[in-house]
Amino acid sequence: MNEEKQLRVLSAATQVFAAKGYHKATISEIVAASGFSTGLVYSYFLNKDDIILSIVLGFLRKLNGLNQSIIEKASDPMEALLGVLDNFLSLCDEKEELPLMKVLNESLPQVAAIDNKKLQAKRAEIYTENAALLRTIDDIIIGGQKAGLFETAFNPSVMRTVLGGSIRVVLDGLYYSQYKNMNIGYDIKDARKALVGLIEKYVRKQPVCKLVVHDIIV
Amino acid sequence: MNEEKQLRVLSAATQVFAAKGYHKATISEIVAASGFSTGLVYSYFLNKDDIILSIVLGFLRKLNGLNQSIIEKASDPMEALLGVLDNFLSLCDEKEELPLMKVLNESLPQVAAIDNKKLQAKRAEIYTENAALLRTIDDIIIGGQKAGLFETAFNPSVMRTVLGGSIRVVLDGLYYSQYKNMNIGYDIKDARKALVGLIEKYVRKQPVCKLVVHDIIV
Amino acid sequence: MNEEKQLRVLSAATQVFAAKGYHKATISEIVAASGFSTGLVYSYFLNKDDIILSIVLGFLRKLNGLNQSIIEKASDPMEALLGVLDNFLSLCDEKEELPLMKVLNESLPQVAAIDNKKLQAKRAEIYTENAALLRTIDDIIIGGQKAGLFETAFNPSVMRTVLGGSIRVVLDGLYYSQYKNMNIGYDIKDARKALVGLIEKYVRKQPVCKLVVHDIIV
Amino acid sequence: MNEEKQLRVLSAATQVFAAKGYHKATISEIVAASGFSTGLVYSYFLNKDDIILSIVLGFLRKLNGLNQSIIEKASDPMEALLGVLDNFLSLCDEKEELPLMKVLNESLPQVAAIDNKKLQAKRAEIYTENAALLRTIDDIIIGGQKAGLFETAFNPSVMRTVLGGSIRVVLDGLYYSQYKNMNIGYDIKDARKALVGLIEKYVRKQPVCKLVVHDIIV
DNA sequence: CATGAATGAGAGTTCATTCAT
DNA sequence: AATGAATGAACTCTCATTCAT
Repeated sequence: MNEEKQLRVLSAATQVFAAKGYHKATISEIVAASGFSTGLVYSYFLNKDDIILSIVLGFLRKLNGLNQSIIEKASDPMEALLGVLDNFLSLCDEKEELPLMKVLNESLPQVAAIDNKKLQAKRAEIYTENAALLRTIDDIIIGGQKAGLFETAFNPSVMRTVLGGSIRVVLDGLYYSQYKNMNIGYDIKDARKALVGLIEKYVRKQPVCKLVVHDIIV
Repeated sequence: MNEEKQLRVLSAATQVFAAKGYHKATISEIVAASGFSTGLVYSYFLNKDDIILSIVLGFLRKLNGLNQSIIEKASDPMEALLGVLDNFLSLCDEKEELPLMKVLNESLPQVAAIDNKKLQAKRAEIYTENAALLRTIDDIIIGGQKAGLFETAFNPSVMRTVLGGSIRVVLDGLYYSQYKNMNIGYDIKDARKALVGLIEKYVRKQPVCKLVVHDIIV
Repeated sequence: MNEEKQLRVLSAATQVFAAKGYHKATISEIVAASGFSTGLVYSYFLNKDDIILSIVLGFLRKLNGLNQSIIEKASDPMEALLGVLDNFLSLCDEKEELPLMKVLNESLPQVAAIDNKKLQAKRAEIYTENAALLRTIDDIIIGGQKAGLFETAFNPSVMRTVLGGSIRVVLDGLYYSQYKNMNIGYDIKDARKALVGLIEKYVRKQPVCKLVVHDIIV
Repeated sequence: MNEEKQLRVLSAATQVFAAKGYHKATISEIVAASGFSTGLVYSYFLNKDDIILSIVLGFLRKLNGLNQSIIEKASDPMEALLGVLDNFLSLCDEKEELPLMKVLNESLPQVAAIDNKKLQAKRAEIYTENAALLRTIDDIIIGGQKAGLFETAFNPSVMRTVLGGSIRVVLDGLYYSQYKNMNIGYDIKDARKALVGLIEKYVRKQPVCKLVVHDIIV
């Protein structure tokens, strides 16, 4: 078991899965992209499902790891949430990881359908990591609401969905921009500004402004 | 060509695609769900790709049609944007259409990979409709910005992506809630409230409050 | 489900399995021998294991059916045993069935290794039929022993093994003679004579002769 | 070329082949069972076929060697035949050799299919040894017939087949009893008694008993 | 118009065999 | 001499698609 080669296979597979989608991607293509042989790929992974699970699991672990260290440093919910956002955005720095996000988006809904007994443990780990990722954001949001810093008018689950979903789709766009040469009308800087703005304006509780209008009249 | 039967096939296919994903869904399952025979399904559609393209195209046309009439009635950008949101949310009323949204989310990225010559025309129509859908929102946002009603600090493409993406992922959650009995932590009412809030707080330009508050103190 | 075609596949598979052995035989060869296509073969059978199980089960059922009717007619154990022998030997009349015997010999020991859940029921049926086949012979032998007609000096299980094994290996030789043009040194008539002799001399209790001979001398 | 190691590989392979059958047994399993490495196994044997040929050839040579010395000592055909039987039965004493018998039974019919040019010489040797084994028994039987000691009513080839086949299937049962914990209804003692009985009653010419009846009358 | 039996290309996977170390 | 990582040919099986009826 050569871990470096294993990672090379995962990296190649990520590119292929991102470009073609899980089901249209063939083992042959992954093998070709990795530069190894079919047999070697199968010596590292049980089957095609194992490959995608390994990619997803590795990515979720990395995200959770980054979030963990950010949250520990953060002094308040606002800072924590911006830190989580920057963890996601940092994925665009390394060329490798925008495809990872794309694969995650496509694959997570399909993880449930994997019923190979030997992969159940890995599948369960993914659920655990994914639940941890969501809970991280939920906890920050609920903490912010309790501290009177975050908007309390909205259901925190929807807020997390809106925030997480926005990040995902914006990064998805950047994938197409970087890897498919599509003109999406924005770049990484625009993206960051707008997502920080989302937190500032949508998640953060705004001061009451009606009084202001009154003052002006007076 | 019996259009009613064709629609019945598309409806059955939508359910199957939403439940299993495009590639795991088999023609047999669609045929069984439609109640027709394989041959009949193939007399209405060229192949499996044609079916998914037809679903996506029909759905985009429907959305664009709804948006068109809303926009014509709307007196200002704010009203127009809320109208578009409600068009999307109205999809949850008919049991049929939450799966449609799910299929759209999965399929749009894969439309590009369809290279059958006979389907290029349909594919092009999808691009046109999708572009129209995006432009509808873009136009409202840009109009709102020009009118001084909408936030101008953010790139309008990202704003549209954030808004559209939020709607999609929130509806995706509702699909899992309704069709897979998952506990997602919110219902359609929570969803609407939070998405209307997104428009009100994130898209709409807020009056400057900080200075004002300062003035009051003074 | 066209039963005639199913039987044609089984017949083709029997020839291929007999000629090459189960594992060296490929689905392609069976498909080619049957004159059908891969897909059709798989519409009749779950997989390669299902094919061999079906062959074995069908053959065991046929043997048991033949034995059943013989035993009911037989007036004594000797007649019953000769009837069972003739049932086996009748397999040589139809060209089809000598390969069946060959396949049975090779496959029975491997049935235990089939662990596909969907085939467990069929596997269990095979065990039942095989147990019935053995019990048929055991019952005749034990009946004959109790009636004082059969040799009691030997363990009836070994006697059945010797008898059944002799039939099998003799028929195996005839397979090679008929299908592989080998010179085995005997034909079906020699085989029958020797196997009937096996029953007469080995299974049947012989009158005590030694003493008698002694008497004569005296 | 370390002959001891070569034998260790053959011994391991025999166990694996007996337990799984030639085709289901993998080189990996044999390598693991031998305690050596893949490369070393391949330095001793050309390929998988070479291993099975070597096992079969070694076993046939051993049997022929044992038979040779027995026959030289035997004073009459009866004694010779019983000696050959005991050679086979002695295989049960060493734990090693019951599996050898099982492998021989499975493999001999498949030797013909081996077409690797480099193995033709070994294959030919197997044929020679097997022919010698059969001729040994044939010669004893024909000798016994000529000497008026053995039954002449039956074709000697069938007699040899019945005798050899009985020994093989009875030993096969003992393999399952010893290695697979199956209840076969007899043990080695029952087996020997019944097989000696087979020679005594089936192969040996019985004294004419009709006279006896006459004597009694007298 | 309607059927579904039949097709076969192409996918995932295994494992005997090789060869650089 | 000894290793085991690496190879890729060949297998089983699936399922979109066709077409005789």
